Amino acid sequence: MKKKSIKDIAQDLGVSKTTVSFVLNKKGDEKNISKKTQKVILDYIEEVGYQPNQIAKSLKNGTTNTIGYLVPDISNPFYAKIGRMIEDLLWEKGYHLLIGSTDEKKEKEELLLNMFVNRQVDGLIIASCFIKGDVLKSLSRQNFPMVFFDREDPEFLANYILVENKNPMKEAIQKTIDKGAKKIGLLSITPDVYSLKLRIDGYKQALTDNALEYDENLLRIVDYNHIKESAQKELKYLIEAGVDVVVFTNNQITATAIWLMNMHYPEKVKEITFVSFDNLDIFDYSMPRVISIAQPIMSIARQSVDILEEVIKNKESKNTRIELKPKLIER
Amino acid sequence: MKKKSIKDIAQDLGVSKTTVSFVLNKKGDEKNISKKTQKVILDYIEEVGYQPNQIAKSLKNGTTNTIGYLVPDISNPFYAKIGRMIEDLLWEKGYHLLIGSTDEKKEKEELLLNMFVNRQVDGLIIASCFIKGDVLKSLSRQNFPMVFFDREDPEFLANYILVENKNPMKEAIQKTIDKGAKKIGLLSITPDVYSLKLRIDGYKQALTDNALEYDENLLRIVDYNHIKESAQKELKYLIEAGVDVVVFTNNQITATAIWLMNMHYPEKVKEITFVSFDNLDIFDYSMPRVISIAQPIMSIARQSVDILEEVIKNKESKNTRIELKPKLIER
DNA sequence: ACGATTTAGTAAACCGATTTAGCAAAACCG
DNA sequence: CGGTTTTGCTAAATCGGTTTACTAAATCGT
Repeated sequence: MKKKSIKDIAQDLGVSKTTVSFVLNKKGDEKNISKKTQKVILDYIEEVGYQPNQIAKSLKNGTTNTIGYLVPDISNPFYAKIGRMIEDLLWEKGYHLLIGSTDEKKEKEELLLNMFVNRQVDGLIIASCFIKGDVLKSLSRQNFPMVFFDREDPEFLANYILVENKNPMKEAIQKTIDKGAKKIGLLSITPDVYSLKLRIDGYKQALTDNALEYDENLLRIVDYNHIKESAQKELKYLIEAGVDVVVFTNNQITATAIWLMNMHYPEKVKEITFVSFDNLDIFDYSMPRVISIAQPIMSIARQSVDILEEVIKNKESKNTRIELKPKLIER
Repeated sequence: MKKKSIKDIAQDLGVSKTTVSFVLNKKGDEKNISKKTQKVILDYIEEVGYQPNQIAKSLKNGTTNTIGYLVPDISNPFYAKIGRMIEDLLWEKGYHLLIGSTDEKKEKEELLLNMFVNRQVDGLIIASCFIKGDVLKSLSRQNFPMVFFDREDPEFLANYILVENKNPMKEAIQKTIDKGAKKIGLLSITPDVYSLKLRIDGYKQALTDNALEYDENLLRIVDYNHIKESAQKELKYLIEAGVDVVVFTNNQITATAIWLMNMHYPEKVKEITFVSFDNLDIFDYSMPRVISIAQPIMSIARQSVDILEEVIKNKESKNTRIELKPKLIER
């Protein structure tokens, strides 16, 4: 017994497709379908367990009630948690989430974007590694509903939900300097991403504000494709250089470094302080001590959904830029 | 300049939709379209940046190249990581992932399942909280391509990718008993899930094997809807009861308990040992010491995808049941 | 009782692709 | 040169819904 379509139902009951469609969409009264016919149809629907084909609906309506969520890695807790909140917020509005992880690769990002667009998603929520790519440019020109979060390209006008980067990073580092830090290193993944660059700027600013020498050898870049090995090498460099504070530009790299410290330098975990952009629960008790900058995950999700909903409704793009304040967690 | 359809292209070039469609699908030669016409069409396609409407394709073909991934919580690292691997594996085969989090709620699970089916997903990968529900039963009757992982219902025949539960749990606990553990408590979320029940059985078995008394007061159930508060209460109970080992049935509850121990009982973290089904990186260095049972995440993802692909291809369901071996990590 | 309105419903076009069946012109064959 | 085959292309049906335009019968108003 294969699945029934509206046509089958109409035939079985000896009415027209139109009538069935009206009743299914609760337009029975409005369209003058008699109560009796309505009941017959509804009962039969119930009996055979009819389920509408959303694909057909989407084709006709031109809307899929699906949103694309494009991030570097959906299994990174930051993106996973925001994704989960977005899922819940959209669920209430009848939307669902199609996901894609870019691995910070431009090529994959563009393939995924095209895939999303081909599937007629109604909108996109994106943490892009390469905002100025052709596909995004072209979508932007067409006023395709999009909201960018976590990362921006200042030369690309769009809807952004961001978190202040430079100052909070500077202030977090200042706390360690106030407590006597003298030699401060930094570990980051690719600084090509503008938001990460701003965080690094905050680091530099903190140093110069305090008349500490900025030694570019203490700014180490980790290879995203081999995080563990690369971080191990760079962390070793910093420790041997005698730093008392290490700064990280995102949670993933901090978590890796905490693990590395405990595995390879357990005797040093008490002497060194970490500063992390992004927060994780484990920072509450892990060693080394971590001063972290917690991003307002819930707000990011909520604002992204709100703005996206707005641009989907009013086809005009407004290029809203919202900058949220992160929270400094000392410890 | 709105998006062009095949019809527009055909009109613009003065050929038929059929011809355009053939060329787009690389059937030009086979269908005797002259090289010249093919080139004209391909060039024009390129020029206007034509993108096919997947929704229309799907409606006609009856296949969406989309798989539904249904889990209790996509932001739980276990499901997030498996999801990510599945995403990558499916990506190579041209499939994409639609996600849904059930929050262990039967009602939400069934709404999501219907949503997935309505959207005509080609298959489902599911960690279900309620396998015997009506929707799954009905899908199973229709031979809908599905693979279940992480959780099973022994009375429900289906494709399962599982991990052995009882014995590994028993053996992990045995290690602590060998080292002198006397009073062993357990913390779990809902034991209605059969796999969790098996883990709990392993716990009971370990006790009886060693002639330790099984005290059901030491088996504490945490409310999934208020994990932190509830875990705090139950953990407190166990600690005050004087346990020297606490066993957990999944990573989420272990992570919560580690945090609670460090926050509320820092003086006890050295005296107590944790046993956790599921592993997390932090267990490598966190206190209390954790003996964990690491699930073979990569294999789970790979097998799920392989089996699903198979059942999608051969519409017959085979009800394969694969049980993988987890790995004990002592520390 | 007769025209106007309301009730109850339907046929057909449409969304954007794929695919079957078929047609006209050109090329081939003996 | 007449018949067959090949080449090059197209009209129309289809997937499963929604929606517009329309009709026939019943009811209403006077």
